[in-house]
Order: sequence, then structure tokens, then C-alpha cells
Amino acid sequence: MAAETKERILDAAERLFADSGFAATSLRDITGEADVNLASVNYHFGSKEALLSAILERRFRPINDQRIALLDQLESRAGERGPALEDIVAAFVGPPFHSWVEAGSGGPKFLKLIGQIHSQANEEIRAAFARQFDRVLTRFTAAFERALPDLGPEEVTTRVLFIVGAMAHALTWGEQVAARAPRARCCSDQLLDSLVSFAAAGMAARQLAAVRMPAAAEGGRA
Amino acid sequence: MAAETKERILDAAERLFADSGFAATSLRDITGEADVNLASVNYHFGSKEALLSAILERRFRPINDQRIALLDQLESRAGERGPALEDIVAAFVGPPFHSWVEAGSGGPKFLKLIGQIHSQANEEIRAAFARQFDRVLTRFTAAFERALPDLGPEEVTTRVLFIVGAMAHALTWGEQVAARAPRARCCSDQLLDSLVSFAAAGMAARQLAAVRMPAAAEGGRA
DNA sequence: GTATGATTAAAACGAGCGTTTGACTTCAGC
DNA sequence: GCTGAAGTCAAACGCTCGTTTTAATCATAC
Repeated sequence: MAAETKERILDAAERLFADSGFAATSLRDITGEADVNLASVNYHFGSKEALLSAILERRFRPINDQRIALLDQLESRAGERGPALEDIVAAFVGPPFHSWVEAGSGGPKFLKLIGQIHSQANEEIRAAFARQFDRVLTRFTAAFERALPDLGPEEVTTRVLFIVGAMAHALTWGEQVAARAPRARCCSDQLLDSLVSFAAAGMAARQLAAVRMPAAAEGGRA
Repeated sequence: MAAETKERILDAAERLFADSGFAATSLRDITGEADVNLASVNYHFGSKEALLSAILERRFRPINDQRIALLDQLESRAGERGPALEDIVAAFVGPPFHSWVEAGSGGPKFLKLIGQIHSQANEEIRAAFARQFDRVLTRFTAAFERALPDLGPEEVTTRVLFIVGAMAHALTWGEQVAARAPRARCCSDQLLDSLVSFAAAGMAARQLAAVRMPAAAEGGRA
């Protein structure tokens, strides 16, 4: 029952962390849900934080590997001019979404967890997360810079940040929005299509000189 | 010292919740930072959760009031055709950004808190948050629908979700990105400009029929 | 069948949590 | 100068937390 216990813990913890966040989920919640003994978490993983690392490792490595594999493939096909913008975007946001479908019932929960992690500020956790994510960010930022030479590197970095945010937020809240505005195909593919269209157009947008904020309506509040 | 204590608690709690999240911040952290007695939180606010509600109330009402005031103003000026897309976007994402500058040092922390809240799944907190936010969402969704009649209402809702995510994520992580890719003007205005350009172009994007995900590179991982 | 190493089980540990209590201070209003 | 409301304070409450310990169980090899 060795491997089985570890898997049950990972599955339950992933589900609960995604729903309630890391700090708000206790080991007793997890072991209760997984129907295993409380001590087995520390036996198999060492600590609660190490458990989270194991969850991230299990799911993220394949996703990031696939992201980079897709980008490799796009770049080798596109030759000198570099791949099309929308293809780069799709290679970036596609793998997390597809893991949603492929991973069965565990998928959606993990995506919610990604959303949670992206807004969690715990330095230790975030560092482990960022370490794995950095190679992806570096590669994709470079690809975007080549596809959008008019944007400076800083602006590209900023806009990739927007894409990550839009994606993470969609993954976290997509369920509930889908519930209130029911779609034909439940969530995954159509939401991904929308996100790719949105993000590609956003990346390609001309940079504004300045945003005009009407100075009025200021009196409404300090 | 009555009002002063309440303010000190609100300020400190806002700062700490934004940095570490709600669950991971203890009342002892807060009262230590605020240099007030532990019991004063429950005396003035009733509970830890009520304290969070008070924080949200204090900051969000003016922001949401301003959002709606700006939209009112835009619509009354634009007449029959409705305001321009970028103006709607700016009215939506501008007020939180400007509160950043106006609120002094407390501003940025609150924006990080918004990012936190948007990914926090606690039902009780989220409900209080959503209640206040709903009127804004309704108004802006309608404005977007008028500006973008080709998009269905569902697609508009989805893309507003993307904007909220991009904004929240930028507010949460903008500090650190700004640190690694230093800009001339530190964060606020230029980041807002980028976000408005990005979001307006994303909203206006033609909807893809389907995203082509290369079926290969699938072998890289299950 | 028994020794061995890996896993599970039950119970407890100390620490920290949110909250409550009750005494103490402050200071108008009479 | 007393009263009573408002606020502050130190201490403690009961509880849950992550972790550790100790014993029981299980499978496998001798």
C-alpha cells in the first residue's frame, strides 16, 4: 500500500489546497479526505511544505516540458522569421489547459491550485515555483520579443505577466463563470480559444502614449 | 486614541494580509505590527473575518464608486454610440491603479491584497467581496457588450474575467517585475498604460474558430 | 517460524491560534 | 469628586495546528 498511500495523499492535498489555499488546509483535513493516517504525511514527505513541493513537481514538470517542446517545434518549423504570435501564445497557455482535460478529475483542481500559487506570497513556496518556471519564462519572453520587435523587452515582460494573470484567474474562476453563463462545450476548449485570442491581441497591441483618465469624477471620492 | 487604534489595525492588517494572505497572518502579527493590544481587534471589529471585511469596505467602495462614476460620465458624453472601448477599459482598471498612488504607502499593499482576495477561495470572504463587486461587473459588462456587438455576452463575460486576472496579477507581482526590469517611471502609470492597451486589444480580438494545438510533442509527456 | 525492514496506527507533544475575561485607565458630564 | 461609558491591557481559555514518538502490523527472505 506504499505507493497508493502517497498517491492518495497527493490527490487529496492537491484538491484541498486548490479549494482553500495552503495555509487554510490542515494535514488533518488532508489525511481525513485521503483516508490515511495523520502521521503518513510526515513519513512519506517530511513536512507539509515538502508535500506541496511534491504536488507542484508532479504536475508542473510535464506541463513545462510540453510548453518548451511545443515552442521548440514551432521554432524549428518557422525558420528564420520565428513562429506566429498566436502559436506562441497557444504553446504557452495550452498545456495547462489540456492537462485539465487529460488528468481526469484531478486536472481542474490542480489548475485552481496554480491560480492559488500565483497569488500566494510565501517566499519559500514561491521560490520553488519560480525556479521551475524561469526557464519557461525565459524561452517564451525571447520568442515574443522576436515576434514583436516593436515592443521593448520590458514591455514584453510586462505583457507576459498579464497573460499569466489572465490565465491563472481564468483557471481559478472559470468554473464559476461557466456555471453562471453556461456554454455549449463546458469550459476547457472554448475558454482556451478565448484566452488565446485575447492574449495574442493584447500582446500585439500598439503601445499607448498615455492613457487619458478624465480628471473629473474625482470629486466622487478622495 | 479610539479612532487611531482602529486605523492602525486596519493599516497593519491590510499590509500583512497583502503580503502573506489572510489565513497565514495571525492577529498577533497584526497587533504587533500596529503596536496595539491583541484584544483590541476583537473589541473594535468583532472578529478576524470582520476585520478583513472592514478593510475591503474601506478601500473598495471608493474605487468602485469611482469606476461607476467614470462610466456614467463616459456614457453621457458619448451619446447613442456608447463610449470607446479603451475608455471603458481605462475606467475599469484605472481606479485601483490610481488608488495605488493616491493612498500613499498604503496603496500598493492594498492592491496586493486585491490580488490575494481574487485567488482566495474562502466562500464567506469571497461572497462579501462579490456582493460589492457585482454592480460594477454588471455595468461594465453591459458597456463592453455595446462596444463589441460582435462578441456574445458570454464571451464578454469571459474576457472581463481575463482583464480582472491580468490586473490582479499585475498588482500582485508588478513590484517584483518592476524590480527585475527597471523602468523609468517606477510602476504605476506605465504599467497602467500597458494594461489598458493590452486589455483593450484583447477585448477587441476576433474570436478564433479553433486553436490549433500541434498534436505532436504529446509524446514528451502523458 | 522468525528476524528484518517498511509501513501504518494511535497517542501525545509543544506551540500558536482566535477569542474571552476581568481589572485597570481615561475622561466627559453632572 | 463621583459615575459610567469607552478604551486598553495582561492573562488565560479551549482548540487546532504540524510534528514526533512509540507501538503494532505487514510482507519478505532466510
